[in-house]
Amino acid sequence: MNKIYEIYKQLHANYGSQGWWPILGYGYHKDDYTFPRNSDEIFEVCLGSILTQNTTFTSVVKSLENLYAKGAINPYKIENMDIKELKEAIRPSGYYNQKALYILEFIKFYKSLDGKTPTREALLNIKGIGEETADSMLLYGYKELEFKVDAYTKRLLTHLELVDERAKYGNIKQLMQNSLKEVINDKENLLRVYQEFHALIVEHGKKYYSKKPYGVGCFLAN
DNA sequence: AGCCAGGCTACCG
DNA sequence: CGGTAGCATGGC
Repeated sequence: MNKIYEIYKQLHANYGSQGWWPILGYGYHKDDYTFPRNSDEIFEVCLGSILTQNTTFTSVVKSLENLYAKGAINPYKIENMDIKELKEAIRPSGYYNQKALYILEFIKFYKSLDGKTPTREALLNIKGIGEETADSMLLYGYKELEFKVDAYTKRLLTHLELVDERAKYGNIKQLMQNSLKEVINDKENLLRVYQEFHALIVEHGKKYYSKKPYGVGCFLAN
């Protein structure tokens, strides 16, 4: 038992399973870790990972539904779509000019994969895909053991004085992964905890780490 | 009305 | 390197 795992246990005890990543038609799927179940759903997770950059997932759902209505949760459909139509479809989730280009860049790469799992390094070479988006795709889309770190994660760990202010993405990711690997041995359980933990941090972060001063009322301070 | 959202790139010193 | 403006809509 270490502090990181204790935080996980407390968050899970308080909020329960979150069931990330939500899939169109199913939404959140608590305690069902079979998702994504096919390449269409994997692609949907990748799209969502780009679209959710600095926005709320409710906005992302609107964009995804717009695409779905056009039968366009599909790489070939999207790349053959008029780019203005693509931008209009993803408009609800903001930064639509940038994100449209990011999606097209990703699709070029995605097709070259031919169904295989991308490497993290290759994802990071795509314009518009940074560390968090790459880990999002790998963890929730491809079921790889890549912990996803976001702004809430850093705020939380900083507030609990488990990391330094100037800790970088990779530092925090390693802390999370090393701590969890210490106490969980089999890959399936580890994957579930990676997926749930990040979701739980977001749930907790929305409550206590959205506005300054961060951490007021946070029950993890012990 | 203003701040924040499940970030990333480009550019600056 | 680290720091920051710009990107944009939607919700509260």
